[in-house]
Amino acid sequence: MKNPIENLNKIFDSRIRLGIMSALMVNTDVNFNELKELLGITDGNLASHLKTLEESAFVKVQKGFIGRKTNTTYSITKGGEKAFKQHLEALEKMIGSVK
Amino acid sequence: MKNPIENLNKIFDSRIRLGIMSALMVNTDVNFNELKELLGITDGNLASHLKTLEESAFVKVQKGFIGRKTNTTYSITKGGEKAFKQHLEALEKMIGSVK
DNA sequence: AAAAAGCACTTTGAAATACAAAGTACAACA
DNA sequence: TGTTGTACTTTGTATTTCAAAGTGCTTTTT
Repeated sequence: MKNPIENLNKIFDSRIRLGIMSALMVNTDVNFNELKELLGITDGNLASHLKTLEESAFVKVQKGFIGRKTNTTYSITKGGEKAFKQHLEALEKMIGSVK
Repeated sequence: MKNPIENLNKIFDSRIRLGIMSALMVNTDVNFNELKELLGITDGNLASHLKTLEESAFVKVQKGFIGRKTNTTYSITKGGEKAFKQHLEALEKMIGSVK
């Protein structure tokens, strides 16, 4: 048997970062409050996980306005997409070997 | 959109516990040293993750001998199988929504 | 018989991570 | 002017992770 977890990315061990990434894979741009509601976490907690993902260059930020309100949206980077897909493939492999 | 992570089990956030569970799903009995080598971790680390899984009643222990050497094997419980399958389904759903 | 090695842990301690809550900055609105 | 909303940052605590060392028991080696 082979190590079933060696290809998993440590960054995505966190359920919250996993959630952020899937949201951003499905929707090209998601704003801060949408993410916050979707995941049901506090803003501080969300901000810090987003920071981790930004520092890994998996996620990027766009600052703008809706009307006159500030609106910060997040989207996935090329590298983030690649890393996340690899992670999902590793998960699928693991799931496949189990079923 | 729905929260993609709400059905994930916190116990399985850990890559190592994930690895232990998949190993035990595929192989009915796995001994301590096999697990240790498979996952490439120290014995203390493995023991503590196994303890967490035992305390959740997801894994059970059998102590025996191979010849005259002690041999401890681990296997998954009914409850562990159920919980792990639910977790995998939640992962699959998440992956499905992404792909 | 004594020493060394193997197995399966437990304990210890340090580092990293997670998270809530409170605080901050800035613009808009009343 | 004061309050609200957005998007944070800071702070402090709790939890988790993990390696390393230590333990107890047994077998093997010398």
